Amino acid sequence: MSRPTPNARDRILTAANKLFYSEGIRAVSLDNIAEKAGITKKTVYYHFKSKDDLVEAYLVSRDQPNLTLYRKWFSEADGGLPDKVAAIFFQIAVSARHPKWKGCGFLRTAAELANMPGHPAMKVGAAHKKKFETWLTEEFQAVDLEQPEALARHIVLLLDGAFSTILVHRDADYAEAAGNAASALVLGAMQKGPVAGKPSVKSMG
Amino acid sequence: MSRPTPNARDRILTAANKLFYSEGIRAVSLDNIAEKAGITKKTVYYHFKSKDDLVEAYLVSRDQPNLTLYRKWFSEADGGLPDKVAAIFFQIAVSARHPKWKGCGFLRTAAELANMPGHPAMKVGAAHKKKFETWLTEEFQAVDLEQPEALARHIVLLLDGAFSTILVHRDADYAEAAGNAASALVLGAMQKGPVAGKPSVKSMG
DNA sequence: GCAAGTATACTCACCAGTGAATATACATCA
DNA sequence: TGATGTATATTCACTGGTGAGTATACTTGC
Repeated sequence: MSRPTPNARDRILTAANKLFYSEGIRAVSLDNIAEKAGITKKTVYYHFKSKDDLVEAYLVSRDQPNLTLYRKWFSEADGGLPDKVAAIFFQIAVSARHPKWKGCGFLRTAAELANMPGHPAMKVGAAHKKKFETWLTEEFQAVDLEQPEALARHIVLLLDGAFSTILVHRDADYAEAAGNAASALVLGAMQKGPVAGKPSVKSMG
Repeated sequence: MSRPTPNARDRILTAANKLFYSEGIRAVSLDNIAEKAGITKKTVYYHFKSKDDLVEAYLVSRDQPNLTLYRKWFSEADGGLPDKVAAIFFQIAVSARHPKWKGCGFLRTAAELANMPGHPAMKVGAAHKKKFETWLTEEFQAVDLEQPEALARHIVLLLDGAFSTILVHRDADYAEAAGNAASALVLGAMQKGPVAGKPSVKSMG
């Protein structure tokens, strides 16, 4: 009911996405965003009640697209479970080699707003990361791995570690190292805990 | 020769440390720092040529202390190599439960300054992380593990992943999960690649 | 005419950095 | 020994600019 407005709100969000991601939260003003969106700051305040509100909307807008991408990389990868997990890391390496890549927007926002734990954007970020972890857990449960939660958590740690170290060193090779570690951990879990009957293949693209 | 000045410079650096770490880089002004140090902003500019310069000095001042701490945690831990590596993670979990803990200052600064890859502080951060990785590599080489560089990199990824995820979720348990993953990887490397004669123990407290 | 949406023009606070002056310490020379 | 010079260290008061957020008025479709 009553689309809030077709055009301006989307343009604001698009501009916010680009600027917040590429420059950071506090480095970007609403004047910058309004200018990039081709409208006035007052219009931004018509659609979003504050900058914090817009920051939250920025992360909300990235939540599903990012998760969808991870799932796609996983499900379209060839090979067994370790390869599918590794595929996520290898695709991140590919992304990270683009010059405009600046790490994970959720992680960077969390780092920048670390002094405001109650900030709405922090909650969105935590929920996003939790969804990813839960999805991985379910994938591991689906093939009857032992301790799927622990394994999923290890993968998550490697993934966020990859985001961070790539950003620090500007070296996408860290993602491949993380992918290797991840597939080793998955393989280890499969050797002791999995269906144990079937060799490895279960899901295929 | 000619100590630059005993008191003021140190007070500035101490104030910068606390404020930059707890609030973030762009969230803190030189007015804030000057006030906390009990001096005038102009005095800050006498000792540091710009805010960027002070940010760099902030990270430089954390470099050795942090590395020393990691080495201490490692060397003072009981048990074999996997336990010593895990000890670093467990100590981070302890630190992270302090209310003032706000993640890794190097990582958070890198995240905030991701749009300025040439910033001097970014170089300091990258060098710091590289030193840690190199040290770990040397520890693994010292006990003749195979592929010590790859293993060290995996540990680094887990460590920085722990810093990031703990900050996002405000849950220090992630450090323990990372420690478990790390010791599993070390153990795996020891089983296939180490001295291979001796069972496992080589370094002991 | 009215309500949603947009714009102009503004407030007030803050920020990085500076100009000019001052205080302190230690030289050097008469 | 005292006068003068010079580098170090510090302050007060300021500038030009930007930031978040707002008061008010215009526009346009229903």
